[in-house]
Amino acid sequence: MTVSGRVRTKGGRTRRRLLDAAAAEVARNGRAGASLSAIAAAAGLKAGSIYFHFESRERLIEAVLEEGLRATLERLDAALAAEGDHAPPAARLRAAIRAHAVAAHELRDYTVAVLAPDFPDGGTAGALRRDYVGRWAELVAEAQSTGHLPDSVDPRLVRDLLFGALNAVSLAGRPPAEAASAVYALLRLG
Amino acid sequence: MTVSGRVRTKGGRTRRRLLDAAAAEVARNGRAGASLSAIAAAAGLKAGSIYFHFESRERLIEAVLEEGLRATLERLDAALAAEGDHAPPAARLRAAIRAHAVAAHELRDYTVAVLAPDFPDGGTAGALRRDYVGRWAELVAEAQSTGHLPDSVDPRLVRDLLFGALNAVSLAGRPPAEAASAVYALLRLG
Amino acid sequence: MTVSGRVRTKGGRTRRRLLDAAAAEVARNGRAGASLSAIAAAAGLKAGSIYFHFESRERLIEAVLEEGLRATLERLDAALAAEGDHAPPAARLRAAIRAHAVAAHELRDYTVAVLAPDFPDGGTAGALRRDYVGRWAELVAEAQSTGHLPDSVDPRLVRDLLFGALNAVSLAGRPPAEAASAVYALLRLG
Amino acid sequence: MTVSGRVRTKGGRTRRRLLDAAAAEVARNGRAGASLSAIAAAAGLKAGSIYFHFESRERLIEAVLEEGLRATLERLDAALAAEGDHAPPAARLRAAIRAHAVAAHELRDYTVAVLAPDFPDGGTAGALRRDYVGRWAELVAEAQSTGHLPDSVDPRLVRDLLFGALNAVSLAGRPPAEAASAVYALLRLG
DNA sequence: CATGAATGAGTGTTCATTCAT
DNA sequence: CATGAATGAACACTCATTCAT
Repeated sequence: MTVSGRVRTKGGRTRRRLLDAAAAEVARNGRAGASLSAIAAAAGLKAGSIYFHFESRERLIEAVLEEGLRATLERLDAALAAEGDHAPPAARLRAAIRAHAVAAHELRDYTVAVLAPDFPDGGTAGALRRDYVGRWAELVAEAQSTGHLPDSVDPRLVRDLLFGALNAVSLAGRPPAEAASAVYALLRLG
Repeated sequence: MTVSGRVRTKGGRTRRRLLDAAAAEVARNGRAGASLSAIAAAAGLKAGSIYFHFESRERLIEAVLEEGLRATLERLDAALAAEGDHAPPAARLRAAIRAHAVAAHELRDYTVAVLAPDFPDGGTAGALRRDYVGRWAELVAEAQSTGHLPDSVDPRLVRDLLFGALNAVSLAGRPPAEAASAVYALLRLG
Repeated sequence: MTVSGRVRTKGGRTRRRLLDAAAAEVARNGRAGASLSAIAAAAGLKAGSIYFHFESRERLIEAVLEEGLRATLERLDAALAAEGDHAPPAARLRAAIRAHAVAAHELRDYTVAVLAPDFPDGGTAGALRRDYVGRWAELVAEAQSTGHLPDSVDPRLVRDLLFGALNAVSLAGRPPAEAASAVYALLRLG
Repeated sequence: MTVSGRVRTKGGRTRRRLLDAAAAEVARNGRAGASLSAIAAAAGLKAGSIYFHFESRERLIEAVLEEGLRATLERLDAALAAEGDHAPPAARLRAAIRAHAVAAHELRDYTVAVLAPDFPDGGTAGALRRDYVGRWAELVAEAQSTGHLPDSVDPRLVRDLLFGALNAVSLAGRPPAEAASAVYALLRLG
C-alpha cells in the first residue's frame, strides 16, 4: 500500500518502500512496537541502511505521518473541488465524509499511524493535522449554519465524533462507501 | 484511576495497583510499548516482583482488559436497570450511550487498552467483549424497530460508529455528558 | 529415590524429601541448572521454606553430595565385610566393582551429583570423596600385587578408569550386574 | 583451545572465538550453567553481539557440540587411515583408543560439552554422535571376532565402558598416551 | 547506496535470598 | 515450620544506532 506519486531516482524508490513498510509496521504493532529491523526486512534492506534515508527512527515515523496526512488532505481537496466551489454545504460535507472514509480505508496503514494517541503536536505533521481538522471544523460549521446539522453542538465536537466514527469502522475493514452512507443516514444528511 | 471494588489482603492491594499502573502504561504507550519496569515503578515495586502477582506480561495486560470490560459491562447493566425493564428503546439507547461515554471517560486507561487493535479474540477478555458488543447491537436494533434510528443500516455498523465516535471524544478528554448529548442531538434521539 | 535410613521427626522427613528432590534436580539439570523453586515444588514446599532446613543453596547441594558419598561408602564397606577380611584381593576387587556399579545405579541421582566436574575439594564431601577413592586405590594395588591386574600401571589411574567406565554405563541405565560382569570379563578378573 | 581450520573473514574469526569460549564455559559450568555474558566476555564481545553470529544460545551450544564431534571424527578417520585399511583389528582398536584419548585431551572443552547428559538426540550433532558411536561398535566387534576381546559382552557395552574410562581420565588431565597404554595393558590388547 | 559487525541500553523473565506474618 | 511478598542481581534476548568497509 503506497501513498501516491511517482519517483524517478533509485533512492527515492527505496525511500518510498521504507515508508510503506514503516506504515504497515506501525499499523500492525503500534508506534512503540514498530521495529526498524522488521521495517528494513520488509523493504528488502538491512536495518543499518535505513539511516542513509532517514536520520532516525523518529524521523522515519514522522515522515509516515506526514505522507499519510498529505495524501488525506489531497483527497479532501480533490473531493471538494469536484463538488464545485459553490456547492451547498450539505453536499460538501457529504463529499468530505466520503473522502475521509475512502482515505482511511485505502491508506489504512498510514491512517492508523496518524491515529496513534502519541501523535506529536509539533513539526510538519502537527501542522498538517491542524490544517486538516481546521478545514473539517469549517465544513461542519457551514452545514450547521444551513440547518443540515443541529447547531447546538460545538462544530469541533461534531468533527471529532465523525472522525472517531469513520476511522473506527474504516479500519475495521468495512467498505468505506457503506460507512459513509450509514453516516449520511444517521445524520439525516441526505 | 482504579476500576472498582475493595480488597482486604496486601497481595490484593498490590495486584490492584499493578492493574491500574498497567492500564495507564498501555494507554500511554500502546500494548507493545508498555514496559514492565515502568508499570512496576508506577506501582511502587521492582520489575521482578510483578511475577509474584501475574504469570507474565501477557497475562497482566489480559487482566487489564478483563477488568476494564467487566467494569464497563457493570455500568451498562446498572444504567439499563435504572431505566427499568420496560423503558422505551430510545430511552434505553440513550442510557447506554451515556453509560458508555461515562465509562470511557472514567475508566479511560482501561478503555484505551480495550481499544488496542491487537485485542485478543480468545480468552475471558474476548468473551466479555463479545458479550458487550452483542448487547449493544440489540439495543440499536430495538431503536431501529421503533423508528428512532434509520433501519436501513446494519445495526452492528451503527454500533461500531457509535463506539468509534464516543470513544474518540471521551478519550480526548471531553466531558462525557457533553459527548453523550451531542450524539443524542446528531441522531435526533431526543 | 532416597539414600537410606529412618527419620522420626517431621523436620527430618522434610529434610530427606528435600535432599531427594535436590539430587533429582541436580541429576537432571546439572549443578548450575538446579533451581531451588523446582526442588521446593518437588518436595511439596515453597522456595523460601528451604531455608529453614538448609543455610543456602550451596549447603543443600553439598548435603546431597555428602549423603551420596556416605551411602556409597556404606555399600562398599558392607560388600567387603560380606566377602570377609581375609578374602583374596581379586574377590575383594570384584565385590567392590559390583558394589560401585549397584550404588551408581540405585543412587543414580546422588551419583550424578557427585560426578559433577565442579565437585568441591573442601568440606565434608571432599573428605568423604578422598576416603572413598583412597580405599579403591588400595584395592587395586592389592590386586596388582597378586598379579590379577597388570602392575605396570599407576593404581590410581586404574581406579579412575574403572570409575569412569562403571559410572558412565550405570548412569546410562544398564543393569549394574551386567556392567560389573562385563568389567570382570574385560579385565580377566575371573 | 580451538578445534581446527583457518578462517579468512572477520566474522568467521569472531565465530571461532565464540565457539572456543562457549566450549570452555560449558566445560566449566555445564550446559545449563553456561552464561552468554561470560562467553561473550571471554571472546572479547558484549553479550548482545553474540546474536549477530548465532541465532540463540541453544544454537551456539549446538554448534559447539557439532564442532567437537566433527573434529573427533576427523581424528578417528585419520588414525585409522594411518593404520591402513587392512590392519589387524587389534591394531585398529588400539589406534582408535589412542585417537579418542588424544582428542578428549586436546579438545577437552568440546569433549566435555559432548558428554553433557542432556545431549540432544536430534539435529546435526545427534547424527554425528550416532555416526561416531556406530563406528566404535564396529571396531569393538571386529576385535571380538578375532579373539582380542572377550566376545561374551555386547560390543556396545564395551564401547561405552571404554568411552567412560577414557573420557574420565583424559578430562582429569592425565596425559592421553598414558591413559591409552593403561587401557591396552588392562585389556591385554598390547 | 548498502552491508557486516559491533555496541549499550533496553526488554521480559528467573532465581536465590530475606523477612514479617 | 511454613508461607506470602518482595528484592536485586542475573539471565537470554532485542533493538536503535554507529561506522568501517
